[in-house]
Amino acid sequence: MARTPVLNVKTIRRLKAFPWASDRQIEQLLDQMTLHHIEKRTIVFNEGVPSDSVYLLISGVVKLSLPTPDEEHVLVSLIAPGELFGITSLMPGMCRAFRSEAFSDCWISSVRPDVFVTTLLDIPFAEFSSMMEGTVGRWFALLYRYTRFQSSNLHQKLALALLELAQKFGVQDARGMMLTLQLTHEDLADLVGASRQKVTEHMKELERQQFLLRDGRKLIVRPAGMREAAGLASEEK
Amino acid sequence: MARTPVLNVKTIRRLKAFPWASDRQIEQLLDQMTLHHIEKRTIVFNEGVPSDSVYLLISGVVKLSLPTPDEEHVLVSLIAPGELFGITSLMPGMCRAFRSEAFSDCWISSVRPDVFVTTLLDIPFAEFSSMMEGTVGRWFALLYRYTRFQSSNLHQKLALALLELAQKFGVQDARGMMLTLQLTHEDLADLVGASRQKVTEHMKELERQQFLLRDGRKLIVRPAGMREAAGLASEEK
DNA sequence: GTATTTTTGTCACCTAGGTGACAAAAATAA
DNA sequence: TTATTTTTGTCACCTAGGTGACAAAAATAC
Repeated sequence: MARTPVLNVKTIRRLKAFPWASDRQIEQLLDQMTLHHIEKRTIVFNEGVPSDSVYLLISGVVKLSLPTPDEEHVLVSLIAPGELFGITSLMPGMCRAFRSEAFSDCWISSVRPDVFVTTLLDIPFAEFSSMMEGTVGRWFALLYRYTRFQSSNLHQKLALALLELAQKFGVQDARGMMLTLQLTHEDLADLVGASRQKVTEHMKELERQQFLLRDGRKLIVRPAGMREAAGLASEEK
Repeated sequence: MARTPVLNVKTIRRLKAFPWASDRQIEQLLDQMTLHHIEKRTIVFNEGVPSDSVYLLISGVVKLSLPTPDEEHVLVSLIAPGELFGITSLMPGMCRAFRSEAFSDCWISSVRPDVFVTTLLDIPFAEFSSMMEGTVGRWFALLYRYTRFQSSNLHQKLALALLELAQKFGVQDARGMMLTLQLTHEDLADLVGASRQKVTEHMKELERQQFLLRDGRKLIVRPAGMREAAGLASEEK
């Protein structure tokens, strides 16, 4: 069972890994990849650490998850053989967003992201990764938000959403970040997937807690307090 | 207010749009982009249609949403000036996953994806888009799943998760797709963000409905029925 | 200005799903 | 084999949040 798998163009094709790549490119790439046997339950990488490799799952199942403060964790996705993972390494300076661990015994092949890109694409890594960041970086952030949502209650979701809005649409103000956006409670409800009435209640509550102020029609978010309400404590971004 | 904005390198820099691009590249790109004024509530593109443009929001707010069968809709994200959107067009043959509409009056600049890529990156569009699909395509699918989850109940989430698992880890069987994966109800519960007990209940229910069969320890998913249970009816993928 | 529509605030009530507890059944270890 | 651990099944009960209804307040139209 733990017999080292043979990696050649044929096996890569069978895995449907890089269907667009030429045989030559795959051969070149294989030369630069290193194969690892990972035992069930072993962590491949932890969330928050710098991303320095891209991985290709050869056999087994890898689990991607997001640990939450209170010892819980959200299972984000299960990865099947032939899938590439650890792609935060394709964006400049980005740390791993999720934890990945072997869900069963696995064979995994890894490669440095710059080697991966230059082998398959004939442009400098920096160019590709900036482009990636500029185009899909935000989508990735969105995915991250959704996974976080999974383990939050309405109050936290609302706080999280307001923080994001403040970041995107806020202007600095003596009292905090003022939203340059006219949002009804209905809009907010859609955004967090809740009912309008409950949003109204929780908005009141956030105001009572002084995490949210109002200047006429404008909302002012106090990032520090709002973080607390979102259950982020002293995290970044 | 509806005065046509001036688009030059300076304004692009102010919007922090393509921070990595050179002035020359930006100039070239601007030459090929067309500016549109979009009135509040107007749809920029609908979900499901072929993706033939990338958009840059110049001013205003754009809303991304996912309409659900029962006249509801999930608000996926609000887009701020300087953000690029409509990036499904950067992946080959992909249709728009979400609907986008002007949340306020907007100025939007659009460009053909191939022009966008070749101007900024000096490689053929096809190469870049295959690479994108191979690396971030699945992450995009994941985002799509999470947004769908938002408007589903546990029964539907479970069905959706089982369908995805069948697709990733299933092998064809006379009776349906047999999962080559040993999952406990606990794992499933993590995957859909629910409690183990309720997952047990709903699994029973799916078996009763004959959408899910069991051959000893192995699960067999019947895609047609499972689709129905997931509330997908006759949709693709 | 007044009339009309949209948005907010606040009820009381209801339901999906969380929680704890425990027994039966299966899997695994010894 | 028997002992032990993991997984499943099924309770009864509880809570977060959905729903409908309606009035006050704001915004907008006329």
